[in-house]
Amino acid sequence: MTDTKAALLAAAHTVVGREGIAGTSARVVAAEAGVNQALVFYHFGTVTELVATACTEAADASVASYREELAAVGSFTELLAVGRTLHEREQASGNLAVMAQLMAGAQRDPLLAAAAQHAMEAWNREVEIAVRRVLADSPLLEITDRAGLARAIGAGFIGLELYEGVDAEGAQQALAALEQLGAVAEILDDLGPVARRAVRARLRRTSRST
Amino acid sequence: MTDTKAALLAAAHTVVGREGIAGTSARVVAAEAGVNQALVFYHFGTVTELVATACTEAADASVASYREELAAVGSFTELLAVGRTLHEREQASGNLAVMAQLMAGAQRDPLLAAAAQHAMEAWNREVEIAVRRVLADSPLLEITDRAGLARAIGAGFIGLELYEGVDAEGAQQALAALEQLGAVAEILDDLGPVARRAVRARLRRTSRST
DNA sequence: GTCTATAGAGGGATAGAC
DNA sequence: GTCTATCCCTCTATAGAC
Repeated sequence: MTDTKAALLAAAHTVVGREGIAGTSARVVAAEAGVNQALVFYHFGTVTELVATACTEAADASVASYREELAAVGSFTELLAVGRTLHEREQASGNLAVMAQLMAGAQRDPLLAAAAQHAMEAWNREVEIAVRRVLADSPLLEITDRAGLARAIGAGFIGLELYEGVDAEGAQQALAALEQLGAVAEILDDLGPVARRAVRARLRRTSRST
Repeated sequence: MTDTKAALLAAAHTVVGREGIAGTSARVVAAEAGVNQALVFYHFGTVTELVATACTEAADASVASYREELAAVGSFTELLAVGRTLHEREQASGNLAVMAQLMAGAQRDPLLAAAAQHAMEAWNREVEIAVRRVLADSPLLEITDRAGLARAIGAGFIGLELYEGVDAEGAQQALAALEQLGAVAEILDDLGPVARRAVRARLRRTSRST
């Protein structure tokens, strides 16, 4: 990969995160990269193609950097801890803002939609592995769809990131509330045998009736 | 309010939902409304002002239409039921897509940010009332921040809507998984006295240690 | 591979007639 | 209040020199 190509990819990521998908143009990205505007089209054909490539590569790299950490998660408390540091680091790096903007743009651009789906799938795969391990000994295992839960977690992060840009304090409140709820699941697993049996029986009954 | 103003507001809402915030221009909105492009600026000054007004009014009207239904919610099961019909109707009407696009645009436009914050606050107020009633007799009451939970629910809807545009099947899976989890809370409230005491004691211990 | 220059389209916004 | 006409800007994309 040439220096210019790499510079454009990095700049595209920066600009999408900072200016939003609506503010991302060939001129702005090229200026950010310190290269000529025409090189966007020489190397990537279209602006959309550049943005899609940049987002895909960034997401893949980011997911890979969390693979081991997520796979090693063994309890709800650990999952919540990893989730919080993951959220903080992804937010600080701008990856979360980029993902949110990518998904907003994906609503009417098929190429961005494909990139967004790829990125979400990459995250979902790793999160699902962690969720599977965490639920292995939980009474929740029988009624919970792990794939669905992993997707809900991913989508929730996106929503929180957008909310963060609108009301930072409210978003922190929301995150804290979710962590409290996550702790409840941990508690279910740590109950004594009697209470645990009661919960389990109740869960079984309810899931049949649904 | 003149016919033209109303037509422009309705058209702005439609266009933002259909074309996204990046595809919303004075010309497109005016064409959708069947009026002259210059009238956007005569009536609203700027395109952004028109979009912000349209989103604010739509959100206020929508929240108002759910006020009674949400306030009457008495159990988790009821809250989940209202949540599902609310989600379906808001999605069908395009309000959810508009909110998601508004929040994406809000990341770099202060006027849109103000509109988005207003809309989210309006929803949060009503959702929080419902959450408060639902948690009134729950062991979760002591450790749960109701305002934070309401905000998490709102942000979650936004994330799910964006995810829906990228992977409709995955979004449905996520929604179903969340409903399963919601049912767990309901179960906690319906446990027998022994189990309930065990859960309550455990919750109290954990919340102190956090 | 990189540059300049530019075509061609669309967009925000205003002036001025009606 | 509404219309036409227009200015000026930014945008994508390409042609062609180097």
